[in-house]
Amino acid sequence: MRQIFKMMVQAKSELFEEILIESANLFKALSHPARLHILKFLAESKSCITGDISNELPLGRTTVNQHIKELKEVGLIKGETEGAKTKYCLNVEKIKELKFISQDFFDKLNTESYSCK
Amino acid sequence: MRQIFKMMVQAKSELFEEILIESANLFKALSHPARLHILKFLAESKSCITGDISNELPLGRTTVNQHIKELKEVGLIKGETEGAKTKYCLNVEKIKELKFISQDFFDKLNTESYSCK
DNA sequence: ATTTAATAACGCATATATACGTCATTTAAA
DNA sequence: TTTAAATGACGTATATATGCGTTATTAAAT
Repeated sequence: MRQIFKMMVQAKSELFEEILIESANLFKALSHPARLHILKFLAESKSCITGDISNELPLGRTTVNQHIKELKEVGLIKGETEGAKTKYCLNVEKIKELKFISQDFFDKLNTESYSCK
Repeated sequence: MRQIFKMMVQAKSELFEEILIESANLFKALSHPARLHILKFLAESKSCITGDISNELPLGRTTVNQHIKELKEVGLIKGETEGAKTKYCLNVEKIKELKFISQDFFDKLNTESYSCK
């Protein structure tokens, strides 16, 4: 009789401004060192990487694949199947969008004229 | 006899480069729209805010305090007790550090010479 | 001194993240 | 064509995050 009010206890994230939700999602993709490592590794390679990236990280293969999947879902990397192997790439467009969105947020965090007495 | 190998299943984060761990921690603080909203609100106020910030967000007071606590723990904001109320401020130094670290990471994500064939 | 208002501290329920093992699938190699 | 290697899909255990109610705690107001 009164437990209907207990429905949807969580998932209030969508009550915020769209841009904040999108920004938070991008930052979330960057919130684990493994994912930063993967992005950095792909960037330093300067090209697509075929084969098992998990050798590069101190984590098991399936765990690394899990992180790769998250990066793919948020769009920061692409993964193309090439025969038995998979070719991983940075999604240059999305990386640029990430930089733009994050720069935009940091601009709003302007502390030049901030006075804290 | 063999479950000792099941100890420490998690918490492998500290196996990564220190800078990646620190960066990931900062990004994690930005991984929820409520925390972005709080930071933005404090920045736009251009000064310290005394009183209940939760009016500003579509979340309950205790939940907002939880997010504030996280921002405080990572150092991005400061909270000084002023009598019964609390004065909240951006930690300008830490904000600058965040900008620097994130800029540093994005620089490493240079896609200018990235070739994906 | 007692009440009241503002916060912090604590605890709880649910949701999501982390880490990895196992199995299925897909394709190159033998 | 069978085998082996690479990878994705799925399941599971644990940890952490999210959201909020309830209970201290603290200091201002009466």
